[in-house]
Amino acid sequence: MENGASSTKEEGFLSRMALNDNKAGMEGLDRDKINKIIMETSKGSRFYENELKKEQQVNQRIEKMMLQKAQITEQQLKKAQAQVERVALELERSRDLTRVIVHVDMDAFYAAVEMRDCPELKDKPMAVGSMSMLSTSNYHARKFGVRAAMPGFIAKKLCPNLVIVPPNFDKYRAVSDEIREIFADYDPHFQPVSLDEAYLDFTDHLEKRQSWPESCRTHRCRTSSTEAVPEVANLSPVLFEDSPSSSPCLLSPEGVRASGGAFEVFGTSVEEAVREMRFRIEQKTTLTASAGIAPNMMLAKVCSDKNKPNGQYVLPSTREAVMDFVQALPVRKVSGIGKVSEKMLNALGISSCSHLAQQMALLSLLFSETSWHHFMQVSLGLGSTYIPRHEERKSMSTERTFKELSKVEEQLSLCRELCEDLAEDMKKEDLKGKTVTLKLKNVNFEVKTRALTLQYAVATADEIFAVAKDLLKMEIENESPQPLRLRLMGVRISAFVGLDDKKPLQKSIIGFLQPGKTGSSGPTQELHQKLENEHFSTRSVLTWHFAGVPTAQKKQEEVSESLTCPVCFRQVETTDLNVFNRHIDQCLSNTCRKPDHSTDSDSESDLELESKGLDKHRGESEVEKQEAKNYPQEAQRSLKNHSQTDSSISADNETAPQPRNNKGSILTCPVCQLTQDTNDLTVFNHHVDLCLNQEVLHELRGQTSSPINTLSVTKSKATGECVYYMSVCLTVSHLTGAQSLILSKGLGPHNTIDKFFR
DNA sequence: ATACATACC
DNA sequence: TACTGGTATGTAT
Repeated sequence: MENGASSTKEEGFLSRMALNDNKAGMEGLDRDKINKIIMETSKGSRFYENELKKEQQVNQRIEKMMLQKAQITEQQLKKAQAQVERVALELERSRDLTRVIVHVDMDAFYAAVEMRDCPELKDKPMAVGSMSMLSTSNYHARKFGVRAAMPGFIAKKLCPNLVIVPPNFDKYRAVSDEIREIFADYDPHFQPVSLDEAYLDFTDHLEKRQSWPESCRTHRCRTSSTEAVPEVANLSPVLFEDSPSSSPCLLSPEGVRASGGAFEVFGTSVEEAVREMRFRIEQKTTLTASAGIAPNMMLAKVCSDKNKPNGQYVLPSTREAVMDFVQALPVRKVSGIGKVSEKMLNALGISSCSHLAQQMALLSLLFSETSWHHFMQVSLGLGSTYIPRHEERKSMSTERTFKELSKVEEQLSLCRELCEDLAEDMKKEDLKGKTVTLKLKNVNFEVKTRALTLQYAVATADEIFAVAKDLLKMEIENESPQPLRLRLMGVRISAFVGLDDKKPLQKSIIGFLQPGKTGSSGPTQELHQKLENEHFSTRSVLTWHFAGVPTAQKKQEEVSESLTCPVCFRQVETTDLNVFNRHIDQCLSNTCRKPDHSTDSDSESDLELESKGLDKHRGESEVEKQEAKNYPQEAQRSLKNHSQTDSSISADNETAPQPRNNKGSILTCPVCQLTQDTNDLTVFNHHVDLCLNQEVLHELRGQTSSPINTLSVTKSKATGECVYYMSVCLTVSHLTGAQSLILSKGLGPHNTIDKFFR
């Protein structure tokens, strides 16, 4: 189907800018006129230029796809067709029409709340948001083409009388809580999608409902008996002039009893149950909701949009009804198929799901397996029939847009602020994550993300900032001598360690330290057992394993009267844990200073270093050598490849000698990268053991310590005896426990880092 | 693992 | 004047 903006051929690349009118309340308006205004208002802006760029990228993707398509032979297509049919058959077998899934969606939620609470707004076009961005508009405003995700200043051009109300999220959350209470009555395991939207499985409710007496299906109007009925209707926001009132107080005369209270009895069917739920929502909040009823989530979602606002739509649970429904369904209506997918499909002549089915063989050759399987499901009208329990979050982030920010100090302090905010949010959910991602958007709207995964999870603002700051500084250096001209910065944390993982780390260390505790097996055997155990931290297993070898503990296995200190590796002749703990405490307080030389958590001094170090690059001061240590060469190299302006700095960096490795035969620790004042390998080994254990010590102490990241290890030059230790460090983060154990044992001293990586 | 893109509200 | 913020997931390397 044609795509709003692509009406003129010279502007075939403006589809991203054009009005998206496939949502409710946007039918039959003057698209061309609206798009003209949008274009005129946007043209020439940095945003617009970036949109053009992105559009070109999509067009290139499509071109590439078309080229691929042209090379497909009849043979391939035939084979694909067979494959597609096999999959279709299999999917068909899995079809389940026994569930009743409901998708509920509040109508113009934020806008409706504001209208409810401010009668002035009721008959005006209004939107919630700011001059920069709108999050919702009421139906009045939609007639002008004003919609969610449109900047307010453009909306004002489309509709000069538009009233823009700033959002009150606390209020929306409160209303959301109210409607969720009602949802829970129909499905206690309902899945919220956002504040105003949820999926419910009505199946169980309907079964019970069949035997419910009428009294359980009778719901009163919220009006007190002294209030006049019409006032209720006035409170409801007018979504459309011709919006049908769902208030039974007005519609059913038999609902008004002598007592003065109005009520309504609902039947036992699905439609009635959902109508009842919507009725209760409206009574409770004075806001209306729409709902879709279907045999699966994908269809329910489409259905809830069908009779919006304040309506519902049932798709009968028969294969025939589903297939008919899907045939006519435009692909863009399907959740998950957005602007870009739509455009790519359109290029193949696919606009409705019937086309989707017809072209499935082709799609299976042009798209990834996950993609075409999804398309296939959609074309068959299939979707989730059970509502997955709310899954654990996978990431948490915070980002901010601002006026151009180009000063390094300001960028760093903003970064710190973001880290603090993020840490605060993480604390609320008691989260710890291993991957920190920095997001940057420059004034040309170009977005960059830079991530680093640590060997252990972090949670505090300082810990996160220690990483984010380095990522940011790398970008700053990359761009220098030009400054980064930012319009947005964000920090995200992911790769959370589960609650299961947090505690077992400590538990299992204790377990390891108590040889007799878990059966008759000694520490070595127990280690192998732990390797099979998902809950045991791979990282600490390796560390312990490695640490255990040089101290030749095997002889101690039978002697269960002593415990091994994780810090000094000595046998402590006691079985009393209190005594033992005191010993560990002592060791910890003795050793925690030395490795902390490599710590980089002092942000204040970093900030100062920054301003000095940035303007005059490659000075020879101690300070800068210290700083350089924080930029893993591997990372720098890969980052340079991405940067447009190739600065001369990188070459200097790569060829620069490692200052600390040139001092005769003195050994450099691959972990902390400090030279060790010894040639005695036993002493040196002991030091590296300690460094490797930093991670465990970190957990034990619960303190901020230097993030030993994997990349920093690759930085140091692999020479002689260090190799073995380095390979262990690397295996820790790249392999699973069992693999790395074997590898690290099998590695000889002649392996190089590069060889190991390949 | 990282970067970037797409999608949803 | 002015084009979001939070989360998940797909695609590509």
